[in-house]
Amino acid sequence: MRHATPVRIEDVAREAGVARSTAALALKGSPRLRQETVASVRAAAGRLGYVYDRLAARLRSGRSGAIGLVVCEITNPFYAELTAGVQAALESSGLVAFLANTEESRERQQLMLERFREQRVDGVLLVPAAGTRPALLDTVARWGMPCVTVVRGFRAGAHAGTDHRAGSAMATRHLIGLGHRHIAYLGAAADSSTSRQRLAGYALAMREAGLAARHLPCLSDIGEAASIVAGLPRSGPTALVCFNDTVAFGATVGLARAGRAVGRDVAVTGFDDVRAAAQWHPALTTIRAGAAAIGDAAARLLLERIADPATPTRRVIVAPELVIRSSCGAA
Amino acid sequence: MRHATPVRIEDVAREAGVARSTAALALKGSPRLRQETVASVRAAAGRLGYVYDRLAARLRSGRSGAIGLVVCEITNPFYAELTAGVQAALESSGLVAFLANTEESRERQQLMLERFREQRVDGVLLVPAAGTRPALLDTVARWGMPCVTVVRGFRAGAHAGTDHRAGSAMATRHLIGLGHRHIAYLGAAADSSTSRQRLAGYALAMREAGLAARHLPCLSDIGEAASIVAGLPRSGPTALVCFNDTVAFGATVGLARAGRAVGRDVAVTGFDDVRAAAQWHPALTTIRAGAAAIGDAAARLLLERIADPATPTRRVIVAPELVIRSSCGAA
DNA sequence: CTGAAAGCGCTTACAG
DNA sequence: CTGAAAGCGCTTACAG
Repeated sequence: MRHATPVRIEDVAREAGVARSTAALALKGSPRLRQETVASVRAAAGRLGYVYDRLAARLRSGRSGAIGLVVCEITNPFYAELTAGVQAALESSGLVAFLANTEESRERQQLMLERFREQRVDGVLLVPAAGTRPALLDTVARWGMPCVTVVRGFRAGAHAGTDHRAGSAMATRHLIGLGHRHIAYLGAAADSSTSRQRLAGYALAMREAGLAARHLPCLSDIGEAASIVAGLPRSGPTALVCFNDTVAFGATVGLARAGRAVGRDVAVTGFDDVRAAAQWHPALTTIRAGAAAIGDAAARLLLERIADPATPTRRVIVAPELVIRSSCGAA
Repeated sequence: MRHATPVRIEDVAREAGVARSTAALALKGSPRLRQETVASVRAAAGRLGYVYDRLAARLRSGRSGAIGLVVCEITNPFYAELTAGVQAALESSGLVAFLANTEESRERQQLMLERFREQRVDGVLLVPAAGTRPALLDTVARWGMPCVTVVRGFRAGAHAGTDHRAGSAMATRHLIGLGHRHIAYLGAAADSSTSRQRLAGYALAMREAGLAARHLPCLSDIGEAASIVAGLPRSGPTALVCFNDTVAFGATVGLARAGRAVGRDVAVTGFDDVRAAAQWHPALTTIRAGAAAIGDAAARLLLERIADPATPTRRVIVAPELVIRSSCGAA
C-alpha cells in the first residue's frame, strides 16, 4: 500500500464540520454553496494536505482528466513544436496529456492507442503514422474515444491542420514569379496525406503555369536530401520546392557541398517554418504552417468534443503563409 | 455515462464459467492457474470485447501504470530525443507516460507535478527547470512519488545523466591538442547544473594547460549565438567550445555571416550530438551525450524505484564521447 | 445545504 | 483453483 496520502474527502469533511457531499461540492467550487462554506472546507483541505484523487473520481464520473497525444515523430522539430502547442492549450483546462511516439510504426500506434484506452483517456489527438488506414478512426470511435486528427487527416472526422496543397502551391508560384522555369519537387517519399497534398499543390501550380513537374522522392532527412541535391547536374533544376524545412536544410547542405550558392545558383523553399528556419544560413524561405497554432487548435477541438461528443465534427484549417527570406534569392 | 465499454471482469467470468477472482487472475496470467483456464478466460474476454480498467485497478492496487515526464524544453532536439528514448524504454513495460513541458518555468513545473500527483502517477522523471531548488526533490519524496532527475541533477537523489564536466574538458583538450591557445567558452547563461558543470569542465582543461579562460555568456539559441560570434574581432578567439549543439550551430552561422571559415579560421565544438550535428555543414565536432541512452537509463531507473522504493538511490552516468568531424578543422 | 446509501470496476485476503 | 465479501476514494441522486 503506497497511497501517497491517507487523507480522504471524508477527513476533510470532518475537519471542516460538514457532510462529505458538502465537502465534495465545496472542493470543486459549486455555486450552490455559501462562500464561507467553500472557504472553510478548502482551508480544512489545506491544513490536512488533502490531494484530490482524480482517478477515483473517474470511476464514478467517467472523466479521467487525461487525454492521449499520438505523434508520428517527436524528434521532428515540427512535431515537437506542435506538442508544445498542445501542452500550452491544455494548461488552463486542467487536463494532462499522455504522449506516444510512434516513429511512423502502425503497430506501435495501435499498441499505444490500446494502452490509452485502458487508461480511460477522455480523448485522443492523433497524428496518424504513415500508411494508417481511415478505418482506424472508426475503431477508435467504436471504443467511445473522441478523436481529433492533427496535421495529417482523412476525409472524415474532426481535424486540425493546415492547407498543405495551398501552401505548396504558394511556394511554387513564388518561385515561378521569380522567373524560374525548371523547378523540381524534393521530398514526399512517405505514404501520408501530407506528402500527397503538398506534392499536389506543387503539381497544380506547375500545371497552371504550363511548366513540367518533376518529383525527386526523398525522405524527411537532412542527410538524404543533401546527397540527392549534391548529385544534381548544373543543367538541372534552378529551384527546389521542398517537402518541409528539414528537407530544405538538407538541400542547402547539398548545394554547399557541390560548391553552389543557395538562392543565386539554386533557389530553395521549405515548409513548416520551424524555429531554425529563420536562423539558418541562408535564412529559409518557407511556408509557415504554425505548428504551435495547430496544436492549440487541435487541443481546443478535442476539449469541445469531450464536452459534447454529439457536436458535429469540425475541421480547423490554419491558413498557410509564405515567409520570404534569403534561400529563394528574392532578398 | 460514457464508459467506453459496459463489459466488466464479472461478465468475462460468467462467459467463461469461472469465478470473478479466477477471471482476474487469468487475465493477468497468474502461474497459479491451469493453462486451459487462462486460455478460456482470455477467449471469453476477446469474445466480449473486454477492456481492462487500469484506473479501477489502481484504486485497490495502488499502481496506476502511468508515470510523468517533465522536460524543460521539448522543442530542444536534445530533449525531444531524450523523450523518444524514455518512450522506447517504456514500451515493453506496459507503462505509459504523461508529458509536461515547463519551458523553464518553475511555476509551470510545480503545477504539472501537482497535476501528475492528482493523477496518481507511479513516479516521475524530471529534467528540472532552470533555477529549481534541490528542496523540490524533498517535497516530491514527501508526496510518496518516486523521482529520478534526468540530465540536470542535484547532489542527492536517483539520477540519470552524463558527465558534463568531463565532456566539456574533452572538447577543450581536443582543441588545445590542435594547437589552439585562445579558446573561449560560448553559452551557459542559464542557471542550471548542466551550465555550471560544462563551463567548469572547460575551465578545468584550460587551467591544466596554463591557458586563460574566457566566458562569452549566451542562451541556447541559434540567433543569439550567431550575433555574438559575428561580432567577434579577427584578433579574437581561434576556437569556441560551445555549451551545446544549438549554440554551436549558431556559432557557425555567425562565422559564415562574418565571412570567416568554420574550422580553418575558427574551430567550433558542440555538445549533445543531436541528429542534425552530423548533417550540418560543416559537420559538427561534438560531445555525444546519448540523449536516447540517457532517456532509456532514466526510465529503467525509475521502474526499479517503483518496483522497490526502498532500494538505495542510484546514479547512472552515460559516459560522454568525443565525436570528431569537420567543424574543429581536424578533418 | 445535509446525511445516509449505492455504486463505479477492480484487487485482496480468506475460508473452502 | 473457487466464491463470497470487503474496500480503494470518489460522485450521484434522493429524501430531508
